[in-house]
Amino acid sequence: MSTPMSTGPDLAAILRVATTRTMRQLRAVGAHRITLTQLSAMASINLAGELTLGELAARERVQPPSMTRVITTLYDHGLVSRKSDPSDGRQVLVSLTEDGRKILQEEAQTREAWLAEKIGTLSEEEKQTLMRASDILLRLIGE
Amino acid sequence: MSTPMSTGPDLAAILRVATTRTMRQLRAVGAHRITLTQLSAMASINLAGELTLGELAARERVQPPSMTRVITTLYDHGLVSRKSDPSDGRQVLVSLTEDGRKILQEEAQTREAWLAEKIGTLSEEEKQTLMRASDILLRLIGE
DNA sequence: TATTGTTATACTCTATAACTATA
DNA sequence: TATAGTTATAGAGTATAACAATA
Repeated sequence: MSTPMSTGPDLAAILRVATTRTMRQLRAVGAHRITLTQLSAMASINLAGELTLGELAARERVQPPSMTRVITTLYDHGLVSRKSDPSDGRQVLVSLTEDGRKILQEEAQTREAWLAEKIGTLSEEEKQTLMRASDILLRLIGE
Repeated sequence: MSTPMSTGPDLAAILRVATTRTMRQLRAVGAHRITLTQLSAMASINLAGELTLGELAARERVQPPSMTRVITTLYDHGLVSRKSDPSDGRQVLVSLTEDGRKILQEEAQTREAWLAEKIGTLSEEEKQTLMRASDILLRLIGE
C-alpha cells in the first residue's frame, strides 16, 4: 500500500510559487518590441488564424474590455487586423497582419530564449516531465 | 536511437502559455482580503521566519522598490512587522505578525482552493508529474 | 431583450531614476 | 564610496460598470 505523496493543498501551493516566479522572470527578461501580454494574444490569434475578440478573451483568460485594449494597441502598431463578422455585425474578427506574423515569430523566439537555454541543460526525462505537466495544467484550467 | 521528443523552443512556448493562463486564473478566482502578490510575499516571509527586504525581493523576483510597496501595504494592514537590523541599520528585517500568520493561512487555503479541487480529480501519477515539474521549474529559474 | 464589443474609470503590479541613511 | 531601502514617477495589466450597436 503506497502513501499518496502529493496532496492537493501542498501541490497547489508549490504550483502557485513556481507559476508566479516563472511569470515574473518571463516578463522581466530582455528588451522587447511587444509586451508578454501582447505576445500571448498574438500567439493565440496565430494558432486560430482568425477568431472573434470574445473568443480570444476567453482563451487568454481575460475579460473582453482587457482584450479590447490589447487589440487596439496591436492594431495601432499594424500587427493585427479587425473586421466585422459579415454574418453577425456585433462580432469582431481578429487576425494577424503579415507584419504581425513576422514580429510574433521573432519576439516569441527572443522572449523564450532564456527559458529555452535553461531547458537545454535538462535531461530528456526532465523535459518530458515539463511537457506533460504543461498539458496537465492546461487541461486542468480548461484547455 | 531515440528521437528527442521535446525541443527547447516548443517546450518553452507551451510552458509560457500554461504559466500565463494559470497565473491569470489564480489572480481572478474568488474574492480575497489580500492580493496574490501580497499572499506570495507573505508565504515567503513565513517560510523564512524573518528576512531582509532585499532578500525577500530577490526570492520573489521583483525589484526592491516593488517590494517596499508591497510591504508598506501589508504593514499598514498590520500583517507584517518591520525593524532595523541591529547590526546593520540600513537593513530592514521583515516578519509576519500574529494577524499576518492567521490571514496567510486562511487566504492561502481559499486562494488555492479552486486549484486544489481540480488537482483532486487527477491521478496520483499526474499529481507527481506536476510536483516534479514544479521542482524542475523552480530549480531552472534559480531556486 | 440578449449579446458583442467599446468606453470610462480605477486599482494592482512592476520598473527605473533619484534620493536618504547607514556602513 | 558603497550598499539597503525609500520616494517619485510612469507604464503595463486587468477589472467592473455603463454604454452602443446589432441580433
